Amino acid sequence: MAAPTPTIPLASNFSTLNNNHRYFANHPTVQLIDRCSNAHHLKQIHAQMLRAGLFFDPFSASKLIHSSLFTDFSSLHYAHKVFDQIPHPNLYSWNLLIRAYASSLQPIHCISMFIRLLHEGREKPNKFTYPSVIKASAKLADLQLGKGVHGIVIKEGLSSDLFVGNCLINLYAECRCFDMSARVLSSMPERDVVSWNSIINGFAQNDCVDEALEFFRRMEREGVDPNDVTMVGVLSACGKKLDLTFGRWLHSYIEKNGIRLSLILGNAVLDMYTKCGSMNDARKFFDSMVEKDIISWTTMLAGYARLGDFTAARDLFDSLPSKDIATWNALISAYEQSGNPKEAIATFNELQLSKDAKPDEVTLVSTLSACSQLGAMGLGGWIHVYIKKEGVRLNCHLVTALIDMYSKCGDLQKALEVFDSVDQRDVFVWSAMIAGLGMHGRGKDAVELFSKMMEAKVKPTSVTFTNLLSACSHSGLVKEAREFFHQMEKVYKIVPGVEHYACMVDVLGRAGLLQDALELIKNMPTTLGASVWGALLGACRLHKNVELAQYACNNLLEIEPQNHGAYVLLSNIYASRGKWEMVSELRKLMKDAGLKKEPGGSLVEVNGSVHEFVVGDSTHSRSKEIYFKLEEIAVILKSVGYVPNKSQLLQLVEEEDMQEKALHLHSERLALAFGLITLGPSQPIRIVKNLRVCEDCHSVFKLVSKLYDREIVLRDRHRFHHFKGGCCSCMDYW
DNA sequence: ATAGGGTTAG
Repeated sequence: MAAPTPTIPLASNFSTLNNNHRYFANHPTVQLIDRCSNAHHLKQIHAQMLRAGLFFDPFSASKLIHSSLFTDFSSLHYAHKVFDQIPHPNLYSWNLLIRAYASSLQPIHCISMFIRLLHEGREKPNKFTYPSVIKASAKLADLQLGKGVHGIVIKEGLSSDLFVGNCLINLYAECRCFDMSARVLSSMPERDVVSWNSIINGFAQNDCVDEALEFFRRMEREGVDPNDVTMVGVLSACGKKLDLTFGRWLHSYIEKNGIRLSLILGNAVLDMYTKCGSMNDARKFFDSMVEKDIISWTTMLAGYARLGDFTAARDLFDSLPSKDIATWNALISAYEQSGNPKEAIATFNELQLSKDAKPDEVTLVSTLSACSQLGAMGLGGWIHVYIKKEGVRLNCHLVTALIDMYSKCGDLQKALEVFDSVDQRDVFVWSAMIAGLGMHGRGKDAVELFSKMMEAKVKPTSVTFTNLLSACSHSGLVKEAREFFHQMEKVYKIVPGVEHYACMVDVLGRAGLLQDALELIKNMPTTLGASVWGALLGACRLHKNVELAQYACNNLLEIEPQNHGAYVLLSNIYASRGKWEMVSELRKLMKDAGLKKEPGGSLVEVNGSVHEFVVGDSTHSRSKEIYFKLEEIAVILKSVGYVPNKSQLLQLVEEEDMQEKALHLHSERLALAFGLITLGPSQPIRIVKNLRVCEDCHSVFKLVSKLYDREIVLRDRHRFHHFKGGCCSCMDYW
């Protein structure tokens, strides 16, 4: 027997037919909604409801919205289309859609639906609406918006709602207005475990570790029992504090109090142990975990990699049956951050080949940073193209990484183009650009950019000042540096750290104001850092001041007895004054102390692959041609009257009998020769050297740039040198 | 007449 077909009333009567509610809810089509198991089925019901005019009943329509949003075959897009077909959606339907958008990837749509509700809705938003709207504001980190919503909530008398309050705590934490979070918490008439979790996690995620732990203690004092979510936040804070003792205490606290060990909490315990550096504890716990997921494995992998145990990390990585992008990122970024950029790039290439996962922002940032370290502009530029081609959103992290990559690969112009092309610039973006200008000797421009940054109302950090002062030092801007150094504490409330003092010593020292530099060090309130003495020693080398150099070196070695750089610098200073007997004495001291000079090495990128050379290298496959080229250069240079400057010979030579040949065996010369024979005449030769360039190589590079009509960009440990037409951008001041 | 919040790896 067929079900009776209801008569369809006219739309105009509908809103008044309140007593007919039940009739439509009992409509067989509406009852089918809950038994729906796939999207196709739902679509059929949708069609039937349209045909039967059931959309005119807001309640029936809301059932359809609910099913299209909160089932395992849900689709926001579809639900929104359904919603737009409802003539008069009820508040429940509005709230469902607003909630779904709040937890979606586009929280902005939540806000626009909320605004539509304010204009078109027949009912006012209620206590179910606001938590979602606040959550969306939090996700957008839009404080203005959040405060506006908070205002409405107060006006509507909904601020005492527990859920609203919890969301507000989270909102203010997300916007880093921690005092507001705390104020909301204390003003709430009732608090539950979620309220405490919100504030603890808010602090923990925003690196306010001590505050997070403080609220954990307060929560206990108020007699609220923490749950697994609480412990995740507290463990995360503990991991950031690197406090293993406290971490172990937390672990036993969880066991003693019978807190449910969810997979997430298990992973958090694991993460805490790896962050606190105890792979033994981590391993023991890992082996005891009954349930593990890819996060557990990746956490272990990252733990080994961070401690530099790449064998263990790699073994674990290779044993994983499936890897997602985060797993790859753990390995790539660990390589990159521990000074193994070549391995980072190799892993990135492996990822490309494996097609396991698609690189995301984190992958690209890490790989770009590896390119910066190596000066591998080929790959760096390729990643930039990749970003454009794939439409990867340029966030500030990526922009910073791109600017840094182009700057450190020697293409300042491209770095500036990236900087100019974006409109969102955070303090990292500005600071990276200032650093870029600085290392290329454009100190005046760096200073100018800093004023623009001030106009843009971006608050500088201590890193901004390090970059700025270092820019001044490369360009000899003594007056400006002094000014900034004073301003940073007075105006910007940033106490100068050792690195700022080191920059200032560098600025003064280079300018020949050695006494002022010494004075500054003596008046330093901060605990003595080796870097200030290193900077002074460098200045002494430049100005050939043996006495002060000895003094600086003694102080430096007192702090860092293993600093071989100090020995090398001092020995250079002795050598420049012809004090050869002091040189050999020093070398004996070094040998006794078991110190070996860091070997000089240079990289040059040709057609996307990086070639590495060390002093006197003959391992390269085109070694013969390279030495042939070097001979040619030597002959040409001699013909124009060039005489080698041997004063810094000992900087790079260990064996006395190699001194004769040593000068043109310097790694940067090998790289230069290789560049000359492999790169086209219009391509600049980009070389990255791990130590500072010596005076003799510097003169040779200048001459080669003129005689061979080549542009050479050399990045040494300290800065960039652009050689062109016989001159260098550093104006021989480095 | 249907409802909501907080958490982990890089």
